[in-house]
Amino acid sequence: MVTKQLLTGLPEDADLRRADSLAREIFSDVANKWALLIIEALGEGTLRFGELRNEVEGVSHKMLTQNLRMLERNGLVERTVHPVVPPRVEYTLTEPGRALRATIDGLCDWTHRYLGHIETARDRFDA
Amino acid sequence: MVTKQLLTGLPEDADLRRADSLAREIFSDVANKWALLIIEALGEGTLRFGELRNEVEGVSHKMLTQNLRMLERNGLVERTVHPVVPPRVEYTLTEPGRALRATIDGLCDWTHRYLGHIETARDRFDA
DNA sequence: CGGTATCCCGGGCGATACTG
DNA sequence: CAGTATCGCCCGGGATACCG
Repeated sequence: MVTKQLLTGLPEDADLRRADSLAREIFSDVANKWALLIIEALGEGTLRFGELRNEVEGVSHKMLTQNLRMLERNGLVERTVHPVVPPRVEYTLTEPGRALRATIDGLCDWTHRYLGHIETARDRFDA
Repeated sequence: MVTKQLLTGLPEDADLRRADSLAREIFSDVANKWALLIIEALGEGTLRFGELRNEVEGVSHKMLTQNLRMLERNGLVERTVHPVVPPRVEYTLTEPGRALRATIDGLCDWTHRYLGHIETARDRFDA
């Protein structure tokens, strides 16, 4: 107990705790419906804001910008502005973003594979 | 256009749209912070409600029950009640749940691998 | 100990309007 | 076309209290 308290004060532990809280923060950012759908929509290509708005069904203007800023801040998407009128802004995944997309693909595969299981489980539960 | 409208009316298409909306629904259920953390906490083992509460840091009583019900409904966790006093309720992942956990592990790996990238990206962005 | 119900506040999110 | 700002509603979710 006392030992633990002492250890807690050491720099290494402080770093570990900081890394953990950062990991949780990133996890919270990324583990949300819109972020995942946006990343999945971007895929390997490049999309404009409006195109993205069409691809990600049901997303509002606000949520789209908000999540795009967040993804940009975390370095998962790159935002390039073409200085023309009307404005042309394109979004594309960075390397970390593409790596994340690979794991999300796994999630999508899982969803489709177990669609049947889940539907019957629901029917059973709702009865 | 007209053709598309006609096709839209065909049973196959109706099924496809139903499957899609179901997939999106499942995606919304699963792509949320607490659900993912709970599944990750369960891992290969079996945990009681209280243990789960301790494992998943920061989760409230309400969110835990709510998400456990949702996961149970979708057939991802199994809930076994031991008829004793005080009550003993245990949760464990089903096979679909374990499959999902495998993909979440990928997400966790990703988080830790790119922790550094992300931190520097943030610093750059915030400047 | 685990679950359900109730209350209530803060913030998420949609809608709208305005700039460049 | 893309972004920002403002307003307002609704509901997510925390706190609390009470059952089995």
